[in-house]
Amino acid sequence: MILSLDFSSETPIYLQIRNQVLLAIAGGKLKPGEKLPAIRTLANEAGVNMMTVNKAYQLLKEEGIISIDRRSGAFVSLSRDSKADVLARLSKELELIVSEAKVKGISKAEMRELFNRLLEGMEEEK
Amino acid sequence: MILSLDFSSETPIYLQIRNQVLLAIAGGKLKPGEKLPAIRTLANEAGVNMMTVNKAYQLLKEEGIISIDRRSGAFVSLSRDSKADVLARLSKELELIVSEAKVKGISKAEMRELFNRLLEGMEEEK
DNA sequence: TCCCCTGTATTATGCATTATAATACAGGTA
DNA sequence: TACCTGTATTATAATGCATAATACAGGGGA
Repeated sequence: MILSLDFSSETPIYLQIRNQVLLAIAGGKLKPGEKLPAIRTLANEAGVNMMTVNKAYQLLKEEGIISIDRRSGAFVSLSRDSKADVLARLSKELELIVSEAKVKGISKAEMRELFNRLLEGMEEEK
Repeated sequence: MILSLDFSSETPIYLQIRNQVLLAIAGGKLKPGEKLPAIRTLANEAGVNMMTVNKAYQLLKEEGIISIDRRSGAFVSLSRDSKADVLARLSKELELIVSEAKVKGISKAEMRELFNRLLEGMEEEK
């Protein structure tokens, strides 16, 4: 697992880690059931504190994206919650992005193109 | 201007204010050139500190969404920056949302439908 | 002129979050 | 036994968020 962290970013380190794990899973680089690095290992590789990685893992666990076995470590384990809840949450985030796009003069066509391009990175669940 | 703030939200108050102003503009409730409430007025109405509203206005100003006249106050003033920069920024935010959708089992069709519904709230710029 | 309206600035306080360091512990595995 | 997991604790430090109480600069209107 290779992390690229920006220590001068306004995004907290633990969130950057969480985001990159999420992207790796969505991109198919990490598959369900696959093991994540041990928190000490990842912390050493990334040059951050053990507890910072731990915080990222705890967040992913709360989000139902990984499970943690106290003996063997963390692994990808997707629990799907209520579709309505997920859609409601994503809708609020999307609404802000769409609003930013509008006030910045991005057209509907441009937004649709961008969105479709990103969607294509989503292989359907089988 | 009516604000609905959630003081127990993890989203900072100044950000909630910024978001609601943005949504009001994108939704056509606040038009370019239109005056925003004075920071003291809005602070009193919302029951928050003057400097919290000021922080939200400063952020909106940095983002090129409003202008502030030290004499007469703040008003909507959209400066459009480089389209490439805006798209790059929005793309990163969208990427995370799309990833979350995927791992949570939302289909492409469902995402497209949600996105299109939100896009319809965008009247084209004339 | 005087008062009121703007945004802005300053100083102090309090609390939560983020991140680190250095250990220590529980418990399964080889 | 030695080593690997995650977890917990305590301390420290920097930063972010929010409030309070003033104070200031400066334009506008009565």
